[in-house]
Amino acid sequence: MSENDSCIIRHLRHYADLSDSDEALLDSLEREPREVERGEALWQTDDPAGRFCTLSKGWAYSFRDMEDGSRQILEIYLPGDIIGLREFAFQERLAGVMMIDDGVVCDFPHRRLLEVFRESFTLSMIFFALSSQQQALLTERLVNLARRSARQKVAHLIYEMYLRLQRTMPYATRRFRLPLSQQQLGDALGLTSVHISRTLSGFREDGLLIRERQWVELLDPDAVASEAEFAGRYLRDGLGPISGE
Amino acid sequence: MSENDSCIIRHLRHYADLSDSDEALLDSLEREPREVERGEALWQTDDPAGRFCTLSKGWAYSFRDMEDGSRQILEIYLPGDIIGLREFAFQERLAGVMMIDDGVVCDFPHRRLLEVFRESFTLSMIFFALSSQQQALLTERLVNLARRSARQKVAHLIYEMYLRLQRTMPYATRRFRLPLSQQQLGDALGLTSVHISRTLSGFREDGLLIRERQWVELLDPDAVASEAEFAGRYLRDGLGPISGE
DNA sequence: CGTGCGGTTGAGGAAGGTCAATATGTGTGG
DNA sequence: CCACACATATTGACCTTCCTCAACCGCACG
Repeated sequence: MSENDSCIIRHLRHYADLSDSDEALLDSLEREPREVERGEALWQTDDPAGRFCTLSKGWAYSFRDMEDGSRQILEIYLPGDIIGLREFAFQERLAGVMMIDDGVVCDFPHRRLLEVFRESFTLSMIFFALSSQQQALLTERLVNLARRSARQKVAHLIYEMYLRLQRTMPYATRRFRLPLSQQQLGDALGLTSVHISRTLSGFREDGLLIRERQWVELLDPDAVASEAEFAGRYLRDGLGPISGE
Repeated sequence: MSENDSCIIRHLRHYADLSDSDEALLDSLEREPREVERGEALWQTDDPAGRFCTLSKGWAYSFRDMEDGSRQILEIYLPGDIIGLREFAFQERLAGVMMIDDGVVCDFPHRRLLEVFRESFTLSMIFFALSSQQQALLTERLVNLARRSARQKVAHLIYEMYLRLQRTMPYATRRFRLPLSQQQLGDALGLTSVHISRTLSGFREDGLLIRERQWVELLDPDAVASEAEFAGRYLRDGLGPISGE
């Protein structure tokens, strides 16, 4: 309602109408904001898992380190995202989470989510919907990693970030900040940083996009989308059942 | 309680104690069992999505067909699994689902899940936990596809199926039926059927496992697990929050 | 003004794909 | 019980994509 609504309330409001008590419940999830620094780990694999985290400022990613020393980035989180839903059913973290930028997070224990389930039918559904949406994101990532060429992988990741940023930022432009190193892009896509470099050079030569420092400029967004065979269904969260009630 | 409990009740009961009314609710999800044939599609990508499906008999898989004609298998479902949780937040199917064997499924509309949310706190949590578990499965699959060699991918899939079967079947043995063709194994792992064939031959030569027809025999399960760098955390669903309440 | 991290470029190599020919079944109808 | 058709698996030769290793550049920061 007011200007200073929390990030998560703004985020969830577009799924369904929230009652005042719903908003109060959500507000209680963000009681203790905590500043975190770029490069700081929120937790590591195998840490005990008993809390979630809302990301109210900054970027983060979850990852798994492999035996051979390589790292797989699983998910990239933007402000408004809830981190750690994955581990609700587990005792230990299945992946680490690291801040990409300086930011602000709010922890809340699993117990608090149970209260939400107990007290708000609407929020129960929204959280369930969020979880199923994260499944959809993971699914798309899986397809991207398993079936596409390096060019397609890179184009897909960049275009997905472009769309996701448009949802949260009012008027995102074709030029946006993507604070991931080429090493990190490689870690997310199962490619080496060397190959990321070559691929980005290729895109520049082909007039598709320009990558400079931490910035991306899409010269031809449609061409990027088609290069990636991008099908954005998985980002269009209809949430029919709730609005349809 | 009784012998003829539905598959899903048996499946969910090991997450938490279910009250009689919980069981009645669950029972209502399996009101209309339907026989389906091997090779039959439960639905296709882009079909309207408004229902879930419990698989009470047979195997199934979800998949995405790519523009180049290849197919990515996303998830393999065993009896007791719920199919379609992924699309709760969406209007359309994000993936098709196909029966591997003849089997029996029970459809129920999203609406019915909302009733569950409204009426049972315990079941709300269990369903949320199921969703987060499916996320964990997907995550593991993603890591498998992005970071591992062909040998590791195949070993990992086979070992995962071995463990998952042990959970449902009372005493699964080292020899079990895996009703997937080499083509389908390839579709699941992002490999060609040709390479699956070579990889399986390699395993046989190395004395790790024997694949014959639809059967797998693990000659040395530990060696298979270690070849796959298998870390089974993601299958050990502690579900602390619920039992801890 | 070094020092170090992130990015670029080149040469050579390995994992897995493609294409195609050849088994090996498996099921069906005669 | 056999014959044929069709799906599934095996094997070989060759090719493409991406990796590895290594040198080098350049900007940022102390």
